[in-house]
Amino acid sequence: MNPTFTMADSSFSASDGAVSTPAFSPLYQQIKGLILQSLQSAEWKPGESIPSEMDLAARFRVSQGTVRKAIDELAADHLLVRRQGKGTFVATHEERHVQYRFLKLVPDNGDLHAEGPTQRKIVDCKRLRASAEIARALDLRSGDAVLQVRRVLSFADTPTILEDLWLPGAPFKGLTAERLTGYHGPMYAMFEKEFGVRMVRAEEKIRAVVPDQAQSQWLKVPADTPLLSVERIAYTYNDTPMELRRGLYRTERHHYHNALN
Amino acid sequence: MNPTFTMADSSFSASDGAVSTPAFSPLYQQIKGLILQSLQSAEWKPGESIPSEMDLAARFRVSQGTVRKAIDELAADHLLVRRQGKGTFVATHEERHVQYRFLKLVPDNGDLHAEGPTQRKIVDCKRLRASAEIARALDLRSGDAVLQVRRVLSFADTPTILEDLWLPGAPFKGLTAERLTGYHGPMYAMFEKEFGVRMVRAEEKIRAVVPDQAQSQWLKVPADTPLLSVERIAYTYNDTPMELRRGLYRTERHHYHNALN
DNA sequence: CAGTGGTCTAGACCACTGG
DNA sequence: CAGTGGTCTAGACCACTGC
Repeated sequence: MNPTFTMADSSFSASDGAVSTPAFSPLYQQIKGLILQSLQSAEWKPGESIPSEMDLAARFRVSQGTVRKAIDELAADHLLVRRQGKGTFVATHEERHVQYRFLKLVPDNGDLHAEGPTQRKIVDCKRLRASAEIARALDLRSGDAVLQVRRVLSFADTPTILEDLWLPGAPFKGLTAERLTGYHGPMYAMFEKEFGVRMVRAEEKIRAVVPDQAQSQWLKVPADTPLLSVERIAYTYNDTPMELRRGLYRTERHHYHNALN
Repeated sequence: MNPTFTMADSSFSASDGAVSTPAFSPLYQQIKGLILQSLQSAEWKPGESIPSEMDLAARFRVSQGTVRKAIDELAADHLLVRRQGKGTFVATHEERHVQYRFLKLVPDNGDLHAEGPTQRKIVDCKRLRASAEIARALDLRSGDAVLQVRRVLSFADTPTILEDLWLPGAPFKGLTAERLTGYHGPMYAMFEKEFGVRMVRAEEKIRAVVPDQAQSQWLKVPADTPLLSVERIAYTYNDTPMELRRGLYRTERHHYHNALN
């Protein structure tokens, strides 16, 4: 509709401090930003369909192709899911297929969950004040309220993963061990449903360690068993850190699988 | 030019055994396959530019947009690199920016290689016959000739990575410890230049282990130090496995970094 | 300046889904 | 069948590179 543009339309330019480059921003990037805003403001919720490409094109006064390219990128980031003939949907951690997207520990032989259902046991869940370290990771101030959860995951009746995780207190107000235990399905799916917090991406730092006494007891392994230490920070929209997670993985019969592209 | 198509043009359909689905294949996928063939046959070599989109469109008798979409996907797979104003180039492991694409071990604090250059030492390089295990991994028959290399990587004068790797004998005929030692730069860059073998993707299985005596000596760590075991299979074009690599990583001052999307 | 990739449009038609 | 996403085309123009 309006092919006369040279720079970002300015109407919706992200506020970036530097004034260095003229920062030409293509239209579809701006559209992408607008859709992102609608996702953040929960105009469309996880699992729901967003308006059709034609509708969005009309709404933003651009061609279908431009909307298409914006959606393409969001789908590549797993924020949206396209379903031919049906529509485009807000991605969710509930779908069977993408359920354990962030869990990369798999059995050495056999399928994803041929070992039967994974058993989750919440061991602890308490509110406390953020240490400097936790605060830094979650972009809080030390002393702010945080939730600390400890749980054990077992595969085929063998305790395999011991996880400690910390969540910012404010967005997760009302989270208790009971609610965690009561919910059946991935934890991130519950976060979406119950707290409107959708984890979008994460970063992990992996090391080889030896457990302390408490840890070895939870996992029922000798104290000198080498374990994988997996420290994760998970982010919502806007690159806001929303979870710090420290996992200890037993790797006698499982391994962390990673595809390099 | 020829908008009358319903299925794969059959002229270049990949041979897949199953006859299950009608397998509609869009034009740009077929173009992608053709470009892939040219890459495999080394019509265009790593670092070189491929013909312009317009040229390719004329060659394949399709529109520029269709070629564009094919190239887009190949670029997303890191097989091609687009450079605005210059052309599209065959990706290479030589470029500074993408140099250690497959090495995910990074220092706990600090930049990628703020530790100074990584020191590589080839410890061993010999020909031998593939065990059943190696043969399976490399898609060979047990008894086939393979090359076995052992090397140590040091950062800041600290031995940090001990790697054993196995290569199929045929494509790497003439590879010796001297040639490995003499080449300065990433090993995969040498494989491209000297043997025409380009590693395209890889899969890694990661575990926590404790070293045996020889390993602990090479890495100069106590025998009870937990280490990351990283087993990698690297593939060329066509998903052909071309390398099996077993690495032991020290993680006292480094960690394996992984981004989850 | 010409040549390259990058963006945007408008329109036609195909494949898939569900009523 | 209508509505959705998916493919393909043709043409215009923009941004970047190097001569």
